[in-house]
Amino acid sequence: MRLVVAECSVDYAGRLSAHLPPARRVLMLKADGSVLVHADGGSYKPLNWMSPPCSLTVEEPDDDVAATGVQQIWRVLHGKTGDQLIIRIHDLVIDESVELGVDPGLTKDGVEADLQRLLAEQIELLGDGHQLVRREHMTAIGPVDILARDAAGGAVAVEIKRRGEIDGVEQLTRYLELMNRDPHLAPVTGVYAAQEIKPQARTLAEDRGIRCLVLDYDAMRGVEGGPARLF
Amino acid sequence: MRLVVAECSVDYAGRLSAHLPPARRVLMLKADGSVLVHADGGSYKPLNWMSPPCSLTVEEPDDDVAATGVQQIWRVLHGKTGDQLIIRIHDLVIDESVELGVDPGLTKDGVEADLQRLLAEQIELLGDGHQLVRREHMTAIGPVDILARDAAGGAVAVEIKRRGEIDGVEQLTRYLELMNRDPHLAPVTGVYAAQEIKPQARTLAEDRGIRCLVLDYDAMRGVEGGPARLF
DNA sequence: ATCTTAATTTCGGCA
DNA sequence: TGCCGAAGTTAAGAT
Repeated sequence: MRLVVAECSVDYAGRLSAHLPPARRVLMLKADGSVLVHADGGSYKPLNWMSPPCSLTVEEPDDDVAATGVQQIWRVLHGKTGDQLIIRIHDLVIDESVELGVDPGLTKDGVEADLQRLLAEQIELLGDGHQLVRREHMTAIGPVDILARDAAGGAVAVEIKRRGEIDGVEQLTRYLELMNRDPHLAPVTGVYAAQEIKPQARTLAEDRGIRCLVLDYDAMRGVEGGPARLF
Repeated sequence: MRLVVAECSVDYAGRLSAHLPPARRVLMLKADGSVLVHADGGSYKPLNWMSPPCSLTVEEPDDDVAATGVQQIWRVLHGKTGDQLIIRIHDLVIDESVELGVDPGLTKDGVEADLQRLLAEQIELLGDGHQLVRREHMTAIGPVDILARDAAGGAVAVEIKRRGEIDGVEQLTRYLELMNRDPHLAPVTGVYAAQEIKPQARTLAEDRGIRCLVLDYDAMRGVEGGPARLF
């Protein structure tokens, strides 16, 4: 990892073209050749970057360019796609290199997969008498998150999202359309389950006869084990 | 901007929980209070981060924690959502601060808006005899990218994407459904135009009678003006 | 302010 | 390896 602070201008040519006029910025050069150009704001996304695998070559500017104050030209090339990132260095303020080693990586908890597992374990949240058939029930157009049966034995298809927006309703609608053509399953009712359901998504779902179910992840996890771990 | 290289472990608690075991990493602390935790790989996305607005407070560890090698505890709190990022510093390797100032910002060329403009100018790409009615034709549920008429005078609604995936087909389907209820327009045919169309999206579109059109951006830009600008 | 849509999305899983 | 779906997505534009 090499950390650089420099006055620089940046040009990108690849899937699109982009330009950054001269200013003082942070350049992060990672071990895999990738480069990030960061400003002092704008959340985690860099102003510009090059994804790995790529390679950096440093050129001396010709006299004309040097006369405009450019000390070095860094050319970052993505060999596969031909994308290029060109950084013109006007002034190097900081230039530090350090060995980081391989990162042990991130562990997560609380994503859609956890919600799905918990709802499968607590299938009665769908309503009294419901029973789990299986998770990830395969159809021709993809897996339905949960397939269950209600107290009367009718098939229930459940689409789970962390945040319920309109595309999840469309997804479930496609599954229901297909499954309702299968005489072994039909009629299949739909349930849209999420920690939070946006008003527009709820309206569309209920208009299509899909039931909405708001899930309380903390409560569901509480049923499973002890209370949430504190620091 | 403060750039830190440190042996550290990281915990995040917010919309999900996440943990990073101790390792040497880069910490980028931006002027708006946001913090990025980067490793030496993994493209532009940090291992973990806190989005602005947020604030950093530094705590001294109590004796028990200090005995495990923790020198400082950095607590980054997002005031609005309550999200917390906790960084336990085991060893500070580099710690540099620098003033960057406000960035003049990025200018782009080659995004969806450019595709739309070019297709409107080269409307015959839809087929012989096609004529442009207007771009961004408003409907009750939003604007259709391009409205045109074919050689026979029939209405054609075009949805444009840079990359054609399934959600764009859904979007166009909703527009078509609505527009076909309008006796002044009906019958309206649909065209899904993109630089690249994914197989599933193509299958769904053609199943719904929507024509797929792959656009060659470079060729379209070549028709418009000269060749692509070189460095 | 809220919602919708695009993005050089990145990332992980599975066929 | 390619395709598909999720993400603490982020960011820009419209209502």
